[in-house]
Amino acid sequence: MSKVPTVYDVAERAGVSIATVSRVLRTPDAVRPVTRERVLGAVTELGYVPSGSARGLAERRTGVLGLYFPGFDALDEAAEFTVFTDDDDGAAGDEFSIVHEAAPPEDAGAATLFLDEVLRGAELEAWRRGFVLMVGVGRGDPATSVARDMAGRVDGLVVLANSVPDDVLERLSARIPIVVLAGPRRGDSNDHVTVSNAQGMAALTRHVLEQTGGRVPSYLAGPVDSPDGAQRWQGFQRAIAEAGLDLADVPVLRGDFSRAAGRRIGDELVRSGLPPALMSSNDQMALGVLDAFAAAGVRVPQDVVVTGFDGIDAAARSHPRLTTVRQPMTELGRAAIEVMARRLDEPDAPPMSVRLPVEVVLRDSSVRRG
Amino acid sequence: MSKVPTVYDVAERAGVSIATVSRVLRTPDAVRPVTRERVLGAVTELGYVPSGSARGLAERRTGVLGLYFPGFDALDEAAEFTVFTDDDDGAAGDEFSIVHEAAPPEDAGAATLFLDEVLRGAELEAWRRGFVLMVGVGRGDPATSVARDMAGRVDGLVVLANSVPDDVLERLSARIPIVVLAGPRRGDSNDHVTVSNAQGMAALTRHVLEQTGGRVPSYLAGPVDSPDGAQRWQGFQRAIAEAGLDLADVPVLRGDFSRAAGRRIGDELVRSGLPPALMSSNDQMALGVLDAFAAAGVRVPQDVVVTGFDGIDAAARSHPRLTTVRQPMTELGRAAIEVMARRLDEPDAPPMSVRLPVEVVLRDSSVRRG
DNA sequence: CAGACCAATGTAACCGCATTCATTTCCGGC
DNA sequence: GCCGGAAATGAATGCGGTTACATTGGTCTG
Repeated sequence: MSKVPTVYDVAERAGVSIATVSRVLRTPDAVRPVTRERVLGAVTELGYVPSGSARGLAERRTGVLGLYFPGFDALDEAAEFTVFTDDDDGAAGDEFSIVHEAAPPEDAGAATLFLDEVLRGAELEAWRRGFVLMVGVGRGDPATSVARDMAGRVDGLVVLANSVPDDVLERLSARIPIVVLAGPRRGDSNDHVTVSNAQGMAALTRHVLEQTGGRVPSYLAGPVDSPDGAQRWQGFQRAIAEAGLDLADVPVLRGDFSRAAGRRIGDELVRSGLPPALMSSNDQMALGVLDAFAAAGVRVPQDVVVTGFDGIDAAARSHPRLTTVRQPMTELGRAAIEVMARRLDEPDAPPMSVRLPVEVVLRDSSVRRG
Repeated sequence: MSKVPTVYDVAERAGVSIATVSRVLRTPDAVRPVTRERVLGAVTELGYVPSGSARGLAERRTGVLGLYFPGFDALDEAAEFTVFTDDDDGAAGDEFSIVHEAAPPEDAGAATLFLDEVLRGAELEAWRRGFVLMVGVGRGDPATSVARDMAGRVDGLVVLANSVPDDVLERLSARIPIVVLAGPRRGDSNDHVTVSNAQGMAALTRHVLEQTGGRVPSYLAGPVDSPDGAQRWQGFQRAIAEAGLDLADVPVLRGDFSRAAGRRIGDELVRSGLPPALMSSNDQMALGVLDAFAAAGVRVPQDVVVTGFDGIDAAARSHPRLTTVRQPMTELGRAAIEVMARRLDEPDAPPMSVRLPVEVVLRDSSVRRG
């Protein structure tokens, strides 16, 4: 590691100029096979790896795309561990601990899982297109600084809706293209990737009405400030209206998207009386409702139809299995990168949007048989 | 987006030299408050964001750490979608589809989830230390090229064991520090982060022997070439020997770490006769075994004790809930970054290793009550 | 065989920032 | 009001590549 080799070293060793070395690496056909081999030999011998910084500076592009997410839930302090060198074998200290785990853990990280999938889709697509992905996660206020930090290093930035203040976003988009993920289409000039929240919820609502003979379902809404929640509510609204029902007859409950909230509301419903169907605006709450119903001996879907929204993994494994609308999470990430790629190709094209289709997944919690 | 502002633009606008601009951004205290304000004003007005490439080149460090994983399972071709501009509202095309999902999906991506968690830990720690994280995923042969590609852009690279051929690794480590994750300690000069596989399995084995009154358990091994598998086997071996039992008496079965394999082996055991306990070298297989046992009406843990290893989420939700050894996945990522940070601080320190403790999680599948 | 062209290679000018070293400004003490 | 030293600022250089342009050496053509 004494000295990292540069083009100059390679050039000297191969007896050519640095321009030729550069050509061998970037446009191999432009150089005579003999010379090419000679240069490649020198590259191998020296273990030369081109500096991304220098290349990025010269080319005026980095080949890196950024993905910026709002924070994971802040984790606790780092567990301490001991570092040891390879002589010592580090035998000291606890190697394990034993825990009796009585109750199943509350499942917490739905949002996290969502992001993991998006990330995976983005990574895949980025790779296919020859980009590298840089991930940034915001934490509280310095979010802004992280985003700016990334902005200087990437050719384009994919931002999850609401993870960056609008004004910051605007400034960044003056420097590099921005693709906004999963947010509502705004009047801004950024590109957007969204999902068919409203359409999916409308389709699901029609299905539910069919199952309950057109009786008015209850609706379990999320936080008022959730754009996704708002779109889903719109879809619901539309389907209700189209069915000739009166929206005013719909009991609307409100939760915070958490499983606990669902449980609480489920308990309340058991006490106050069950609707023919309960349509939740996300899976977590629906699962909580199922918890409560199961505990109270309420039969789903016979006594009440229950549906969710999102398509998280746990929904496929609940008892009964939860009917839901699956968001194309991986696809979201992928589409974001694709849109970004187009934007980079054509910087001056008008703002683009992509709306991804959702999948209404009918499962036991909503399907009444024979 | 006509022209991206640079230090020069900022300097001109603020009526100072570029050196001063640079100082304002890097060592604010070195410049008089009045000037500082003037410069910052210009920065804001111009929407200046420093170029990561230029900075990286000048500073000879990028502030980026790389995380290199072996490939996700190759995903299928991209789903197509339509891009529309903001004028048109893209109403055409399917907005959703409806699916009847009869059976619960096979759960596939355990390895993937593992990586997600590691990534999260790494991201967190990287952020705390002021680094940005670049993720790269290898796919098949070009894996090498991705890794090299990253090597030119980062200050240090964390690679998952076996994801990069040894010779490539060696060349890369000549350029930047490498931290090997979750692999066995080799004779190389890289830094390592590992998990107490053997110690965890030994502790778990002692627990099982206790539950079964010292009767010899069966062991369900994984693929022969899995280093983790080997370490776990060693721990098992040791515990058996220490209990005064004869290893030759232990029936050893072999699977491929998949749930299907576990199911197959479970079926076989039902037919051929149950051992007092079955210790699997990973969770997936253990879950498969539970599937088979449940289908056959075998009671766990009364008829047979079953244990896994890894601590995947599904293990906490199985019926009965699976006793296992939890790997500190998030911690692994975090530790890797921490080791990397130390290495960057002290490039010439001797090779470091960290071995993280595991957690033996006792659940219903192994605990026989009064 | 000279002139024209083309392919292969070399030369040198950036790319945008950090930083060293020289220069200027500021301030307190007399 | 002047002087000396510290603080603030500016000029110039290097980081490691890419690439436009110049140069060289051949090959082809008439």
